Amino acid sequence: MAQKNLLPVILLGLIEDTTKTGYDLKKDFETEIGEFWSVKHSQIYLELKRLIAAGDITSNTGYFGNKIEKTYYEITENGRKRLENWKYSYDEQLMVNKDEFVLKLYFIKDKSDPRLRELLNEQLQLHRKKLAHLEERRERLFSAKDDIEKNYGHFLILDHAIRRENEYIDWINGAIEQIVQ
Amino acid sequence: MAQKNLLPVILLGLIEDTTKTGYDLKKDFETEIGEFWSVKHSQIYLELKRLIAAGDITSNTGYFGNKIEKTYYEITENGRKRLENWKYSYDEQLMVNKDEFVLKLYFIKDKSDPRLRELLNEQLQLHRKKLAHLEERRERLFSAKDDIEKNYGHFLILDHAIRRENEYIDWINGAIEQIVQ
DNA sequence: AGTCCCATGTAATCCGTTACATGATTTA
DNA sequence: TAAATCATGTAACGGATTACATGGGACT
Repeated sequence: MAQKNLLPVILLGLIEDTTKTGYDLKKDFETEIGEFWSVKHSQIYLELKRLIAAGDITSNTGYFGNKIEKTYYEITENGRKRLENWKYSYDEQLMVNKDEFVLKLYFIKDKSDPRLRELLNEQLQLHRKKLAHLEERRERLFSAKDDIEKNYGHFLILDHAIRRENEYIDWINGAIEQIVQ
Repeated sequence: MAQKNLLPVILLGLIEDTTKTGYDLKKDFETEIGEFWSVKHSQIYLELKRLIAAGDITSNTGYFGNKIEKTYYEITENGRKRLENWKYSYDEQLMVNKDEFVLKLYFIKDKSDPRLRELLNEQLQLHRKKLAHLEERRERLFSAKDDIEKNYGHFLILDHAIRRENEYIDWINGAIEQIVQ
């Protein structure tokens, strides 16, 4: 495999409890899980076909209530095994998380360049915006303790995303301060 | 372009001040910059050829002191322009940083499963190890204030990496505590 | 003598993005 | 009635990994 192919298990994880359409899966990547993984819909449909071929899911096409034709995908026993296998597998290597802005910073040696401050400010805005968005979601989804218990995994990754953004913001603020001097 | 191709500008950035061999560049990815980008040597050599074709670098093959044949790459004016152009370009979208472990967590719903604690502990060890490694490097490279001034960008990304690892560790510790209860 | 590092490449494969494509339904 | 969203795909291209390949130097 060219890149470590996680999409199949992610898709299996997303339909573990309820059958979903390809479009539903696409939506999942736009909200919750999108914080930690991204894909285009074109790839989702391709992967679903591969999962069928592998016997990890089954499909069911038809009209369900509304008038639009949909295809629902359901996990098989085979698929459950594959998912479970991945869930509790160890991988002793951390992934590199690629960050274009950090790279830019690394190559900008002239601290006094006014464009550097602009770049830092722009990035600060972006991360503040993201943080606000994440906090809004936490508020909406996990205001009650009960909700946290019910969806602990989801809560954890949201919490992590928020902490990460806070770290990023603190870091940039520190950099801006040091530059000003 | 299929994926946002940053490798060319990264390579240009790495040879901006000093000529380097493909192997030198490979080494750069194993140390400093490897925290925020990764590539295989096979891709480096391919990209260097493309950069030559584009007129962004020139190459110089021969024996330099030792008896091993090396090829040194040097940035051209064209390459400098391209690099400078990228450095101060804005991109108003943050990259998703993919994290396999976070995904796993998201899909593990049973908080009482002993394997979950094992996974968390394993991850904790990994990040502690990485943190120790990063701190050791900061100690080695930036113990004097002068060093920070001279390589501010490098210092910043190291600092960021360390903060990020600390965040990760705190987060996992929090999760473990909540699970124990 | 063998292992590790230096040093450079090619080939096959596949993941992931972009672009192309279509048609129905809902909402302003 | 126009725009946005729902819903599902195919095709082209290129970026990234893995595997294959070679040869010399340094160190134990």
